[in-house]
Amino acid sequence: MTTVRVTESAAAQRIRQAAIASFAESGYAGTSTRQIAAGLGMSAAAMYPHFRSKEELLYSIALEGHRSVNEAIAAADDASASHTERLTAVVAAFAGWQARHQQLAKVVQYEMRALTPSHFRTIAALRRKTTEMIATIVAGGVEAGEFAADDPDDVVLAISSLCVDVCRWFPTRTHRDPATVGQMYARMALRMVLAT
Amino acid sequence: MTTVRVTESAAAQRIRQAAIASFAESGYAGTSTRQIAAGLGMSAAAMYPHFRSKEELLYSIALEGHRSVNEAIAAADDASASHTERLTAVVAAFAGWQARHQQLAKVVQYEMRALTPSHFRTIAALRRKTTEMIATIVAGGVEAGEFAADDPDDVVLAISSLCVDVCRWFPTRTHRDPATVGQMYARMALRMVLAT
DNA sequence: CGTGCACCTAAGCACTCGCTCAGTTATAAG
DNA sequence: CTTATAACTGAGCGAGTGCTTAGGTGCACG
Repeated sequence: MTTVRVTESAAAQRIRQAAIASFAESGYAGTSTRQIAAGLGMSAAAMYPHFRSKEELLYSIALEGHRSVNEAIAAADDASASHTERLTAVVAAFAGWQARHQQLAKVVQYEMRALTPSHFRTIAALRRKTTEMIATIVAGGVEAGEFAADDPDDVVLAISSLCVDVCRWFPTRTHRDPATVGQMYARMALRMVLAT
Repeated sequence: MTTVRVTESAAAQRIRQAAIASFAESGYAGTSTRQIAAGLGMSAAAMYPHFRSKEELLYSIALEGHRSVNEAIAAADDASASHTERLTAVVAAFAGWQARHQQLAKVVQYEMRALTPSHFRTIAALRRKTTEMIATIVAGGVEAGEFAADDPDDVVLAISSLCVDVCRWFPTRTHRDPATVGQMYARMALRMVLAT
């Protein structure tokens, strides 16, 4: 099993940042270790003191990304607020994160198939938590009569799907601000949950 | 010599079908020509009489996919119907297609970066037409007062994004029928366009 | 100063990549 | 039969892959 170092060296973070940019642009399989290193003016062998393999580099990116998005959502959620306010805040945080960290999000959404089965399972568990946070709020709102949707599971799927897909198209000429995208998506989520 | 070939050879279609499956599972860069051939019991060299390169094979898949989805949408659209009915039919067709052709859709949505710039431009033009069909219906519905949304561009983006993302998660345990997914997405589209 | 150490590079290994090519096989027409 | 044509194979080329290794370099600390 892998032991996670408490403090990561600055070099490791630079390598990971360069890998995120390359993986987002060309995909994991389409990026060579030499390409990542070239972007940093280093030799390809320079990453191996910091990451045991290319796959572990991807896994490290996946862990950071999923932890980051879950933290962003948890931080935006105020359990004492109304369900409408909670859904608004959480969806805005989720969609906003996908826009703000577009490259990281792309890697996290589209490159996970390159992980080992063991690593993939760990990541899949983290991802399930994200959807569950939205599902909890929607279910609570429906139960309280604050939301009208008679298909809460479908709405949760649609909202999650919408937010995740932001990283695919962001930015466009008319949508360049992550916070604005977040608000727009919160609006869409409310419409889906308030209508029948 | 007197017979003009109107259809592609059966071998070419078999190769393309195997490539779609492989590209969908492992990505374009993550799939070798030898893997594609192995799935057909052929040698890797067997594809070159039919496709000039691996990239042309991808381009052929992209052309077929985009033509197919545009045809499916156009066939579902009845210009004499109400805007509500048109949006319902078109969104159901779009989302349904993504589910029904999940592997092809995945390739078409996520592997286009591997195309040459020239091929990519051709494909991008086809894709724009898809969004425009939805945009036309939404704009018409708003103008006619049939839809209430005061942010039609945002709604069109959200609806397109929703439909495209179907190929990423489909199928799930609870959503296995493409037609049902289409209906569910049509419902979501209507909610987004009817509320303010 | 010298020692240890973290970090790095150049070289290279074993392997796979997309693709080519000479030659074989199957089919159909003359 | 011969001939033409297309599809296909096995071998293999040059380039690139992830990764290893031996050795060098600069820096903190005694």
